[in-house]
Amino acid sequence: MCVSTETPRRDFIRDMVAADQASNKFGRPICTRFPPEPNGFPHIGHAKSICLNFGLAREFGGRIHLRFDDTNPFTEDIRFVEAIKRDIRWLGFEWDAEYYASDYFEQLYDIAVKLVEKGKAYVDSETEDEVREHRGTVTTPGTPSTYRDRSVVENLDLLARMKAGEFPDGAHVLRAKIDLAHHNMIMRDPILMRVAHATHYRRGDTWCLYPLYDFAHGLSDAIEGITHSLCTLEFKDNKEIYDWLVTEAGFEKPPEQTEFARLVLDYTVVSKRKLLKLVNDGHVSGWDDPRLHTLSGIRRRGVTPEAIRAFCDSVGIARKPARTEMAAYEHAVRNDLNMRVPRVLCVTRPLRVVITNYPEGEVDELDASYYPHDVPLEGSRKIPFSRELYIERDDFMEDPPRKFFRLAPGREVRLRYGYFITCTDVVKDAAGNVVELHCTYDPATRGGNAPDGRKVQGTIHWVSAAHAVDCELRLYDTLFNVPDPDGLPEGQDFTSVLNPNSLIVLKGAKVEPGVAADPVGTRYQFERTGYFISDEDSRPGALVFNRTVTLRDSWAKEAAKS
RNA sequence: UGCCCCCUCGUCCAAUGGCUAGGACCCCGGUCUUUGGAUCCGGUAAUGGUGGUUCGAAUCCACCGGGGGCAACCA
Repeated sequence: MCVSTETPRRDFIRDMVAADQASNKFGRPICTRFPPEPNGFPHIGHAKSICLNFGLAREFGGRIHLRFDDTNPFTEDIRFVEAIKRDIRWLGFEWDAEYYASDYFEQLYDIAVKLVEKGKAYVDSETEDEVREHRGTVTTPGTPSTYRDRSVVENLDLLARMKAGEFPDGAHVLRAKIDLAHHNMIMRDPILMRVAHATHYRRGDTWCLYPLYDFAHGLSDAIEGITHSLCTLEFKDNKEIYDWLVTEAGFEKPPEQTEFARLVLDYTVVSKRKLLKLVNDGHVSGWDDPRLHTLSGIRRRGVTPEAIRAFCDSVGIARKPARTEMAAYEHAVRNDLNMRVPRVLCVTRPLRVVITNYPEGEVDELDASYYPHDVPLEGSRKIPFSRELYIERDDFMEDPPRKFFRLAPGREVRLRYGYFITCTDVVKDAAGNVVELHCTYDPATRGGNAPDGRKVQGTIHWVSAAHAVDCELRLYDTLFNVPDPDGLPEGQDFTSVLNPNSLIVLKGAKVEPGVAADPVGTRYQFERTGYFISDEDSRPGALVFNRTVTLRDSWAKEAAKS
């Protein structure tokens, strides 16, 4: 359906991979990996990494591994691995192999033994606080633990008993023996393994010696034969321990870690802690709330995977930490939807119109194309026209400003796919509110053209009152009212900048009857209003639509000027 | 405060010591239009600063300034 060729733009990583392939640096096809920890739902930031890693493998004829970095039994859950797999597939990618760091625990243990034997690692029995204290600070060197010079035999014995479960959590840890005065804090004898008597979602209670990130990550890459290990900027300092470990473990042609800037989208938060708070405190309806930029939220909002891929590509890959404007995201969404979804008519805030010269009880079936002339898709339907209609309240003004092209007393406009109508009377209630319009129609303009060649300035959307279906519209806006909810001044909570209008529910909207038969998840453009998707909350006779994104609205800009 | 990374239009990304610093988004005009949509045409707008190397610097070097990361038995 989407006709884009999807040729990603070049970037420094693609250049590097191309060069490595040309020089046959690894002696085999390239291999990348996507290594999520299954402790939360994937979000737009993950999408960038997924597009990069899976895209690279696809473009260079290599392999891509999905590896769950499940080394922390306290936070991980099978439901997250399922969500991650589902969302990767939704994005349009498939992995060549599926791995779990938790399957490498034995191999990692063997490497640990090897390091101990080489005098490159030792068991430390200091408390957590002591370890931290003895690490020093960024300006002062650390001091060696009193256990640092334990014999190899003792270390081996302790390590085996750690694995055997003889010690409680925290009694001992395995540390690399490097340099307590190292200028890179990460290299100050980093902790490699810890004891944790917790139930791991895959290994149950059968294992209690858990590798930490630095120990598990690079070695897992090396075990799998990854060639290019891509991660975000904050792991820059970890590269040194990564290289140290794969070298000490003796891997030939070890993977090369390269860092790139993570995606930061204005007006959004994606940290697990913040997402959790939004969900738990009821600021959003769940992990798939359409205001969230989790992939499940994005999906429910109506955005397509093609749009997300195009967006990620448009953002590019670079080393510069950067923020991306919401406008760039919305552009990608509209650009994709424009070319693929049918147009239908929906009146969001109805105003009743009586066509006084149209016979009562009569119904006219008008032809209406699903697509505009410049979208290369075919299809049309009949829409009913009758004496009583609804139009958009905003499409009528009793005393219109300059450049207002819509309906006003005495003015003539075109009803989309229908007739020209002229407003002859304005009916008000006791309070002076406009409650109904009386108009006349010109039978000669059926279909939207006047045989006498006269033009009208405006075309407005409408539905037949007797035929329209009631529906609920959920109009979404940004969840926050500041671009950088993560960058608030000290002490200000991010929930203080929540946008109170991020969700507006319109109950009495009127949509053309044909859509009632469409399945949940059908996308439309409601003409002149925006792109919508029917939500899973829809029930027969109680349709619900989520607004994916508004249309660009140059009238709103014009109106805002005055 | 030590180490590391980064700094090009408002935003995102290019320019790999050599042509007028290019593209996209946004914005502003205009064209076209049965969506104030889309399309098409045009426009505004940038190399953080100072020195240096060089025939030639956004690119290399130095210093200054600014932004970010690192002191979890998280990843």
